[in-house]
Amino acid sequence: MTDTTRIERYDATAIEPRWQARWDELAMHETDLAAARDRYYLLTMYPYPSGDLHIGHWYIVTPTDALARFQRMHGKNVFLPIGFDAFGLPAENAAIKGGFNPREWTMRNIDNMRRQFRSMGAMFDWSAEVVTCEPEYYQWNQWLFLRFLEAGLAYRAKSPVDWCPNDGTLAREQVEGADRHCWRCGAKVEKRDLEQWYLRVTKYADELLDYGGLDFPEPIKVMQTNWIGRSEGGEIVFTTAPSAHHRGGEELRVFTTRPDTLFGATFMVLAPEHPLVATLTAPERRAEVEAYVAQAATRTEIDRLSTDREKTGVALGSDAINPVNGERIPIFVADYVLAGYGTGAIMAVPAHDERDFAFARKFGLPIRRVVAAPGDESAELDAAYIAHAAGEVLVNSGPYSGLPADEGGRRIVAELQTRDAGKAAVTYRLRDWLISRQRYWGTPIPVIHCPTCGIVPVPDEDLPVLLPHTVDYEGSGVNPLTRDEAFLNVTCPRCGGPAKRETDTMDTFVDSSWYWYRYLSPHKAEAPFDPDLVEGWTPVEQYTGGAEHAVMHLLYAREFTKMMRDVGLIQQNEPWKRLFNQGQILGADGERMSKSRGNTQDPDDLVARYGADSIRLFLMFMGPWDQGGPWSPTGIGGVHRFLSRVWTIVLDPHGREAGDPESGVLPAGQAEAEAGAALRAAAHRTLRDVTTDYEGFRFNVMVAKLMELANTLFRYRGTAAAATPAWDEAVRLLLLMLAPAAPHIAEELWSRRLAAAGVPWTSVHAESWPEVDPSAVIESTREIPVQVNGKLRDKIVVAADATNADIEAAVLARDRVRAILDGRTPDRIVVAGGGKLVNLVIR
RNA sequence: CCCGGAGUGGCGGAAUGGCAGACGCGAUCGACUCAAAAUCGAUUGUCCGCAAGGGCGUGAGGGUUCGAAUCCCUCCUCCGGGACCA
Repeated sequence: MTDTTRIERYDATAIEPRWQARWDELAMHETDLAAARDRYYLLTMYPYPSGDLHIGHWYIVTPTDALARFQRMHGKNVFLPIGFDAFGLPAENAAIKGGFNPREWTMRNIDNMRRQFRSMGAMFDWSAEVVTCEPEYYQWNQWLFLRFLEAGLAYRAKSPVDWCPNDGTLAREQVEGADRHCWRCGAKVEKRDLEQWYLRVTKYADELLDYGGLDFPEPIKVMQTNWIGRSEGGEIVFTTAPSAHHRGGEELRVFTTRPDTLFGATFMVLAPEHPLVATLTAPERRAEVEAYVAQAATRTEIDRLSTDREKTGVALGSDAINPVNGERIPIFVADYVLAGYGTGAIMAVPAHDERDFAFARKFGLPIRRVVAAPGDESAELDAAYIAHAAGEVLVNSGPYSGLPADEGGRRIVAELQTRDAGKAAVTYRLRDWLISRQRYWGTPIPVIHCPTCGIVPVPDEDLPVLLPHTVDYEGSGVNPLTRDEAFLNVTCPRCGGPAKRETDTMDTFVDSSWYWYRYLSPHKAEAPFDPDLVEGWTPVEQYTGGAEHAVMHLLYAREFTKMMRDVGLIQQNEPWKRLFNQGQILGADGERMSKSRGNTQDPDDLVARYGADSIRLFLMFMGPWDQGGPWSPTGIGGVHRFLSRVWTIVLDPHGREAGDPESGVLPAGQAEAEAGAALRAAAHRTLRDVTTDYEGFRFNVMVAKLMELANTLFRYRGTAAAATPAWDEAVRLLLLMLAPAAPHIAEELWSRRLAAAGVPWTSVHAESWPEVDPSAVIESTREIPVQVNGKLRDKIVVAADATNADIEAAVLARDRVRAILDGRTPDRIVVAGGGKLVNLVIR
């Protein structure tokens, strides 16, 4: 044991707060937004201030921060802001249940989470922080809303909400149980139609389907595409037939993707909410129809939409006339037709639609086949015939019989169009965005209801419409704004008469649809953002966050960006260039982490025990970032050991391990010069790999590569090689590569090296990312695996510049190979991949 | 039912047409210690074998290829999302 000067142990908790304070002092994380050089906007989804940061927040933020630091070392002017998505239901639920003020509850949580975020040592620019429940932020939600209103992009319409007689409007998660009762009072929840505010996002459906120039994960694009749900077809105008109880002649529009099957329509179905249901109901059927419609209204969505539920419905006692052949077909009301899609009415073609088939079977309605493969026309159908076979033609379709199905469909639509009875049409599943919430804790919608002028926008100069600070729920979930006289009563800005404020607030997805623009000038008083900064810094270069937002938030934000563009506020079409979705950290039980399940992990405890750097590195090391997985702290010790080892390598290069005879001895056959070359090769090869691993978000492999390099250095510790320039170079590279992932220990060891060399301190984080020296990586010999019939049998070592012929000769000269060949000649010798591997083929 | 993702040692995972199991955890043995912790070293897919060596092996089955965890087909399981969208 030659190690007499014992070094201190690696103690993260002693060094991390010190560097965090120093970085703050030097304002190292405040981005100079005015500087035009190499801007790199790295955005991570801002958290909801639920109370405590949990390990899942660290899992999102840690690699994002490493990436920010990596880009900064590449000379980029990196902007990494953070904020809080501070409006929303949990605060209000806590307020109603626990009697807190939602604002105080939220702000307390934010304070705690700020402290926790700081303990991570992330390079967040806190000077850019945004908190959405502050008037400074939400007034611009209001201002943007007014611009959309002027442009006709915001409008008001009736729509149903879940309504509790005691607690008013309920959110989806506030409706509980199969019997649909209120989460607070247990009363039965009903549907109620309210006038509510919408944003006209369906206008952008086609544009949203264009992902040109967007680097998004493929699954996200697929999910958004499905959500938008574009389908092409025709809109066909049926008319109602005269009957004993009414004159008929109303138009009944339907949307179909299969106009080619129009001759197969044997009945029609209206959604229970369809406006013509009452008119078309025959007096003798009224009681039954009304009961059915009422029952449909109370059904849960899930129950109603359940695919395997048996079809139900009621005949109205009226007929419709098929425009293509004048045929009279009966009209039904059934809840398998959705009011919100297409026209809320369908032509039913049981022969070619599964759902119509099931309905027809149940109600004994005719099933008429109109599409068939040639020669197959008369075959009895025992299920709807939907599949598209080559060469199928129309049958039983009057003058169109015999035409190929797709052409027949086009001709039918064209013919109907000449009579104004149909046209080609496109429908989407995407709906306009309902932004009204009947709730206190959100952005007040800035309009006034005047009995004489109607709906009057709040003038810009009267913004913000402030949310009252004190709030009294009076033991109920009903929006307290509706009782707040001071808030409610205003004078009409147009006529000066008494008027009432709108009491609905905005969906919090509005807040999260533009916050990265606000980060650029969070305190700007005269506009939501600075147009120059916005054009200079956005679209955001890279966005990171959870895949659970694949559709809602990510789609809303894209829509919002297009709306802002259309009212002339920005020039870009898309908010972000590149998106990465990390996976989710689950509890040890494999379930979603939640306080109620008791499977959360408090990061504070882990930081106190191992330090932030170990936790950061461990979260990156766990597995691929997009995968997530159940939380288990078992491996943290290994990562912590790695950092301790780096500590020892840097501070005690000449120490040796007691009890290890190999420690301090060069590997057999290696002289000092060869050892130096081996160290340089290892360091530069690691640098080459780690660089591409960072770029490809392969953080787990990156950490593994650094561990390998540390192991190599550790092996040479205490040997003559540890006193060479090659050692110093390898250590330097190791610290630079470690700096983005484990910023504190890298900074500490870097500063100690500078001090030891008598050089003034500069931060490791201000260093440039090093360059690979290709000459260091080149080796003089290489090892080639030898296979016989695809099975590994031997390995040979050849000169690095050996030709294929050299390699073949070397292989055939090997004793082991000759023994296996046993006098035979290989049928083929494959030297693959430029001499990477040899395969001898013997048949 | 539809769409998407994934199945590799005891565990997390690596290898995306070329040496399966990098790196780490755990485990076993050993060093240090009065002892423990910490640290260090060795071994660790599985079966046969004293060994040399060999057989098997990436959810199952088939195919393409000199060569497949990787590509193709059929199927199974798990996770996420959607779900009567005409």
